[in-house]
Amino acid sequence: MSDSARPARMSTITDVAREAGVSVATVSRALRGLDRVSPETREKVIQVAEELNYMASPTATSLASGRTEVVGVVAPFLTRWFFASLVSAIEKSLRARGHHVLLFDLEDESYDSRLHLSQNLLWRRVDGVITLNLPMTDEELALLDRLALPAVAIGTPMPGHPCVRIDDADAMRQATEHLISQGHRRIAYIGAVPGNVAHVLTPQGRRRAFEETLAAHGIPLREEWVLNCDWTADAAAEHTSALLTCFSAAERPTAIVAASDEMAFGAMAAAHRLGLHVPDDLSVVGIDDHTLSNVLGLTTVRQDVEAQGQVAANLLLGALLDDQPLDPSVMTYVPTELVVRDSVAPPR
Amino acid sequence: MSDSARPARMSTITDVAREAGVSVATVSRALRGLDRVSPETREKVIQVAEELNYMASPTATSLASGRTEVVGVVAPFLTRWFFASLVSAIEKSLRARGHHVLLFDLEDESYDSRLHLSQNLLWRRVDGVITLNLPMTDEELALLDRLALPAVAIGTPMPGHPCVRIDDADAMRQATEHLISQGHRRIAYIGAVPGNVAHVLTPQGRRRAFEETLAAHGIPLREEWVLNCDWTADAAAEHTSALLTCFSAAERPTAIVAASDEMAFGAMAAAHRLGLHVPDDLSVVGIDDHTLSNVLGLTTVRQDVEAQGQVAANLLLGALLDDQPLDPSVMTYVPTELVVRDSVAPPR
DNA sequence: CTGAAAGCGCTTACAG
DNA sequence: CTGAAAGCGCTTACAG
Repeated sequence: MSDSARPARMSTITDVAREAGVSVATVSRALRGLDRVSPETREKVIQVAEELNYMASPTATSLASGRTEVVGVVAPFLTRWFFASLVSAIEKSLRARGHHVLLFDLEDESYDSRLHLSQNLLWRRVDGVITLNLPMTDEELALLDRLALPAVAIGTPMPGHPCVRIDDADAMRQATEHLISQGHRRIAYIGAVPGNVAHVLTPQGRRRAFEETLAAHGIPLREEWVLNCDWTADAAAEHTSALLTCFSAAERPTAIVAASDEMAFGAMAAAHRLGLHVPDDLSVVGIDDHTLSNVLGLTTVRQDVEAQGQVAANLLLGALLDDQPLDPSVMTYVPTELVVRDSVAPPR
Repeated sequence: MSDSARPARMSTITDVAREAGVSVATVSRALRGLDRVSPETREKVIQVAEELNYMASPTATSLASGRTEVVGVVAPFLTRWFFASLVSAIEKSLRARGHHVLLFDLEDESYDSRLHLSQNLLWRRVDGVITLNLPMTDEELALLDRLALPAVAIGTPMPGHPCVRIDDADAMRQATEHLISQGHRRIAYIGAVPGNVAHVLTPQGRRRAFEETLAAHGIPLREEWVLNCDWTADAAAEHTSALLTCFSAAERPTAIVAASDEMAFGAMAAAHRLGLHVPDDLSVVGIDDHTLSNVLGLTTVRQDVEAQGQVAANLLLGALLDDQPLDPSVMTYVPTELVVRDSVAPPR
């Protein structure tokens, strides 16, 4: 039965030193595998440490060494597929090399805003930070700088720090080109975001690429077919539904590209609910390859989220563990690929 | 530009003391709001601290005080809806009261096993732990005890510690009763788990309740209609598909209850793919009320995951902050409710 | 109300 | 190869 009143008494480095008949300095060196320790001494120390179930106190080590072996992972949301997958991959990569993740979920009440990083969240608490698709404010960038924290961005780049991401424009181009190659020219878009939502950038990049791809094929853009959305499936369903009911069958878009798979699910569901058949009445394509995309038969552009998390974690670990300085100009693109399933067909 | 080589030089308590013309002890007291400090002194200290942008080093504070103000959150997976939602809710509740979350994702290569908590993950690193649907091994329980760590469980109970959860049996009963009330008697089940999968318990409880509910209505259990599943939508789709193709239309189950919404999605998709209509050819009900359940029209038993995270976090914070000892016998049930949507209809 | 001092448990020059 | 000592930056009795 745990009892928070009774403090845990575990052995300290002093206990080990006494028991092994050496100084604490020697214990420290022996256990950390530093040289300048005789094999016999080391062996003895290790053995005693094991007997005593000794383990260096991370907090004492931190104070003395200046490193915490924890990295801050900061996200604007957590409950969406992309972010949860990222955190999971990062946590595993870091733990494999003795580091831990302190998690910050900056989600606010509304999609329009988010909380901000502050000194008390990071100062002496983490050795570095990984941002997940988070445009940093100038104040936040200044904070990282002042705290001298190495950082790497995933998704949305962070000025002055390396970044790993997919090529949003390219991914969107693949999605849109796929529709066009099937003969679609009446194509709607869901996932635009109002100008005041400044804490997410992905929407801008993808939308621009959509418009450019249309333009490259001489397809005129229909502003009223570019739908705003907070990137949830529910909102996507609503907006898609509104769009589809606005037009007669002949006037309607024949396809819709969603800037994320979750929105694509919403679009498919909306069509379904209106008695329209996907893909025959409406083709849908997304970006992500969400866990549910396979089962729902969604044609999409896959991004490897796990790989992005691993690359970012290892970049940071290189700086932390191997003194490989981070190159601020690094921009690592993880490739994407079109995954054809059942949600796209030629227009009727 | 961040430069990990240049160490951050921030002011320490000594700087503040010097500047304010008092001792470090006084600074410590003044800033922490302890009594026995004259108003003028306190004011002066606070002012100087602000000027110097001073902030106590958490690692030094930890070493001196013995508390880290971080709690370990440990989950068997992270990328599933239930867990991500829980982590998000917990992080917010903890941060609101000055605590942080150190995240442990114990997911292993296979669904059949998981990694284990060990001393080096927790010792002197966290003040307490919250487990997410995780049956603890005896060794892990002993570890918590040895480290004297207060802990609370969410979902799967943890012997000797309080727990917050839903009533699995009741939730499953609601789901199954709903089907029966609509006239179904040929009901399949998906979400059973082989006996060797010992690190998740929810499947057992739900399955038992399903069988009991059938029995209560005098409906014989068909073993071959109880489907194993690793609780992913993909596997659920496969198994459902196999089941549905095994039988002629007249011999088939008319409904299926899924032990989670993600599996329900799989079941719906499988039916759809076989040309069967949900709910007319096959009714489907789940448990959860996943973010996507609304858009997909799934009838389900809703559980309030956010509430579970908040209750657990506040329970732990009570022990940590207010010295309210944790009562090991506490079992808090968060209510569930049936949410009727479009995936259930009377059998043909 | 305030300060000097010990202590938290390590690491890291510095001697030897 | 090893130890004594200072130092990391706080908190906490203990005096006064």
